[in-house]
Parts: sequence; C-alpha cells; structure tokens
Amino acid sequence: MLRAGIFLRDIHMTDQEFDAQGFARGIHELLVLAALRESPRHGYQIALDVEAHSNGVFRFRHGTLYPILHRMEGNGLIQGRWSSGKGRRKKVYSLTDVGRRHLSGEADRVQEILGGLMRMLRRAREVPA
Amino acid sequence: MLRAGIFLRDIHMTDQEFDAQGFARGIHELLVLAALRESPRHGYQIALDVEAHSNGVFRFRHGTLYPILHRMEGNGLIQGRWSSGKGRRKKVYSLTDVGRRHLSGEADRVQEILGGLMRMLRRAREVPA
DNA sequence: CGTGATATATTGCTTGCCGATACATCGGAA
DNA sequence: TTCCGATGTATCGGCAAGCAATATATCACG
Repeated sequence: MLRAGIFLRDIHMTDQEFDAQGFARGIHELLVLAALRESPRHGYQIALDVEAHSNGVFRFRHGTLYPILHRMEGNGLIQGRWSSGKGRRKKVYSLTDVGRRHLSGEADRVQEILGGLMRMLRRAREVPA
Repeated sequence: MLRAGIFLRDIHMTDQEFDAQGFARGIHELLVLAALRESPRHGYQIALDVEAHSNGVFRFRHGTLYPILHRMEGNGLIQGRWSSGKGRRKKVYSLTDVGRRHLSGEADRVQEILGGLMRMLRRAREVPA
C-alpha cells in the first residue's frame, strides 16, 4: 500500500490510525467515561444520562451496556461497588485514574478522527448534481 | 427506556439514531462513495485515494475493501464494469443515482452524529484534575 | 394485585472487519 | 534473465462485538 500521500508535511502530525472495529467500541466506552466524568453513576443511570444528553441519538441497549461495563471494569477503566444502602441493588461505577487519563487521551484521538471525517464529508457535500 | 430528555424543544430536530454496528460500515461506504464522487475509479485506486486524502488515517485492507465493493454493488449504490482496455484487468466502479443520493443523505446524517460526538467530547475535555 | 419503571445479568444470533492466502500482470533492478 | 515489489482482484476463516430475547427482582402506584 502507498505510504506517502499528498500532504507529506503533515504526515507526522498524527500516526493515529482508524480502526473501524475498535471505533464503535471506543465510542461506547467514551460515552460511559464521559457520563462518569462528574460523579459516579450506576448502569441504568448511565443509559438514561447518555440518552438524555444526546437527545436520544445515542442509546444503550441493556444487552450492550452491561457487557461493556464489565469489560471496562476488567480493563481497570472504571470501578464498581455495590451500593450498600437499602432499596434496589445497584452497582455504582466510578472513574479510576486510568479511566480518567484514558478519557482525555481518547477524546483527543477521536476528535482528530472526527475532524478528518468532517473534512471528508464537507468535500462529499459538494456533489455535482 | 426514557424517551423524553432534557432538550424537549429540539427532540424533533433529528430522529437520527446511532447504530453502532452500522456506523463503521457506514463510514467505509461513505469513504467509497466520496472517492467516486468526481469520477469512476477501480478498487485499488479507491484504496490509494482514501489513504492519501486522509493522511493515512483511513486505510482499506484488501480483505475489507473488496467485500464492501461487492456488497455496495449488490445494493445498487455503485456499478462496476470490467475495463475492456489492455493491461491488468480492473473493475471500474461508478456512482449510481441511488449512490449519489445516498451519499448526500448519509453525509447529512453522519455529520449530525459527528456533531453530537464533538459536543460530547468538548464536555469530556473539561475533566477535573 | 397487576402493570410499568427501575435495576442487573446472560445467552445466542448475526454482522462485519481483517489477516492470510491465492492468483495474475507489469516494470525495473541486479 | 530472473527476481522482486507494486499493481490488481478475490475468498475464507477467525474473532470481536452489538443487540434482541430472556430471566430475575424490587418498588410505586392505581
């Protein structure tokens, strides 16, 4: 595959590479991390939060959210504790230090990719009739 | 799941919904459509184009690209013709009318989703130390 | 007492990317 | 001449992951 490209000067600006498979996963993880940014929340609450804050564009299905939470807990990005209070049992997740760092790091990374997509879309918008 | 949300006024602005599975696929298809926007191209050329125009951020693997092209041809988004000239055999793809409409439609749709992600990331950027 | 919201969890189906592999042609270097 | 890398298209199999369906349980309200 061609390695060079048109914009040789900028080629070292970013060695980010787009991983299509990881991207969707990354978005979901980012949504979770962002939801936990300010304060700990339990799973169901995260789902409601994300949906509300995104005007319903982003929505977690239960079969999606919980496996993600478990995976992220396994990765050490978040930490869950069963709430000791009375009422329904709920597992409250909070950001770990790793998760916090990951949030800002990935935010930069993804934003750069989104920027590239935006540029691409702007060009695509100029479709000849 | 909660249907309402904080921004009731805007709720009808977009009934776009984020489909994580379809997103990665959609991005790839969008890249192909955008590459064919101006003139027909064959597969290998599309891969080089996308890679060059994106500073190497977006890159098609062969095992990814060709199945996608076949799928899109099956969907009627693009149309392929084997080049009749001499030299290596190559299949030249061009946008169909459906593909052209799909390009502008999806471009709008995706841009709106990207906008939402951007906003989310900006908020995530303000991570408390 | 039943329904719907809250709350967490698992299983299995399906989809899709991508590494590996295969096959073929062409130009240039050794 | 011979070999290698780039060009060019194609398929298969492994693996990851979302998500519908399903199960379980508590609580508020009518």
